[in-house]
Amino acid sequence: MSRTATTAFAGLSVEHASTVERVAAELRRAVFEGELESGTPLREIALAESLGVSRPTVREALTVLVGEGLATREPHRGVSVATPRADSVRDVCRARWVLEGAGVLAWADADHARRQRVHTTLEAYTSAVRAGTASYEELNERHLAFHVSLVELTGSPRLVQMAEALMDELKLALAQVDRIRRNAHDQADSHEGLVRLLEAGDVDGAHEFLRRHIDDAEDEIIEALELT
Amino acid sequence: MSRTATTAFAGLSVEHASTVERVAAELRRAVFEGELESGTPLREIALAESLGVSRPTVREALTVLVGEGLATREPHRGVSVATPRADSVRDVCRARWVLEGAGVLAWADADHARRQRVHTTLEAYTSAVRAGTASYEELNERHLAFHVSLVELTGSPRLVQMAEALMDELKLALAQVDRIRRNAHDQADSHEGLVRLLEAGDVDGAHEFLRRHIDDAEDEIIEALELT
DNA sequence: TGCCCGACGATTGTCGGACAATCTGACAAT
DNA sequence: ATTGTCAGATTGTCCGACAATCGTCGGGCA
Repeated sequence: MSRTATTAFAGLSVEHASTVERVAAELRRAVFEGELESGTPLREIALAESLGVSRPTVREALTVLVGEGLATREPHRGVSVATPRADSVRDVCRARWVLEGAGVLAWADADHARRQRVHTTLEAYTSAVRAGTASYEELNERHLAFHVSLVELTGSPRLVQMAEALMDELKLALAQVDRIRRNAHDQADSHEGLVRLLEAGDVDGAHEFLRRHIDDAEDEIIEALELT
Repeated sequence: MSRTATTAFAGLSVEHASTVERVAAELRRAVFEGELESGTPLREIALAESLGVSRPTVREALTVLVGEGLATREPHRGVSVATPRADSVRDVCRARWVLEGAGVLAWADADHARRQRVHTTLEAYTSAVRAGTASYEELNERHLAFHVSLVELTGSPRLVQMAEALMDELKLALAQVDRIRRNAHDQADSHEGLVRLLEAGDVDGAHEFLRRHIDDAEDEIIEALELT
């Protein structure tokens, strides 16, 4: 989600990410891929030695993670991987509905490029589902990218940024349950129905459709979370 | 907006704020009160000496400020006070409308305590306006607290947190223009009209009313910003 | 004279180490 | 069994240092 400060030029991406950002990216990857379980304490010294960087650098990276909601910091007790609770999933989904709903309602006024992007991200998702070769993290990534593209319809960078933060929290929750329940592909056609409603100009219908879609996703995640 | 980790007990608040948080609070205060102009570079060494703390502590505090959008960090060029542009004000107001609009639409389903809070914050604002003794920062604070209370109607902590971040950005912009144009009090009765519509059950009317209110505020801020 | 280029100072990015404050857990005492 | 105390571990904060990078200034060249 374009957090790294990389510069792309003729297909060659010059890695100009700072050390802090690289460490943060590595921690994110580990969290999303489930290498770090929920609640695992992130010791600064151990991480510094493990990653070959200094403790202050690790500290800054941890601060970034905490700011993103992927980890929590308690005074004098350190940082640990955030534990997604049912409450927070419910709240994330409520916030999602506000943001994505605003995007759907803005469909008519939206830029053509943004509407095209909704199609693009959906296609990237459904094709990956049909191919069946992508990892579960990859599928989650594309699935949530589609939902972000809905928020992009609003044309507001800040709302998009908020949506990305929410998606990161969801990815964290999904990383905890995905190895138990694998239910990524049964929603692919549901998204196509949403886009069809939009194309048909039935914005209110799409709005209501989205509400049910998010509610269903919320229930599934919470249900899967309960039996963890 | 309750960022400090203080514990209240029988009126006695135990100050358990970390040094970083204290420094960040001091910088926030300086920015909001206009002591630091927009674009002013925040040198780590100078701040460390001035505040009597070490450079790493200042660095962490600056990272917090950057995360809140009050300052911007450019690689190897340091942190400087963010310069509110017309674009960002427009974007903040668009995002505000989405968030506060969601709150207004949730009026009917909202908790009684939250509805009461809308009244409370409005009363705190209008009374301060009528008294005429509060500073402009104080008036802005109460004005924006009312708008946050609208978002609180959604009952979503995350949406409230987003709204607070947006308000901080607005406070920054207002700090740049307030000493030029002082137009805090002419909107007080407008808010009362909004609440009256809500009380009457005219949610859609209140929604539209809010849209115009935010649009007006946006125009005023941008207009004031242009002649800076 | 005007422009490009390299050296210089200033500032940040990162590092290593150090010490006090605080939390955790276990052990001893009542 | 509960409580008080102590040792270990970890974080919070500080200090000093060095390399990397940016902005600027002065010198060489067309």
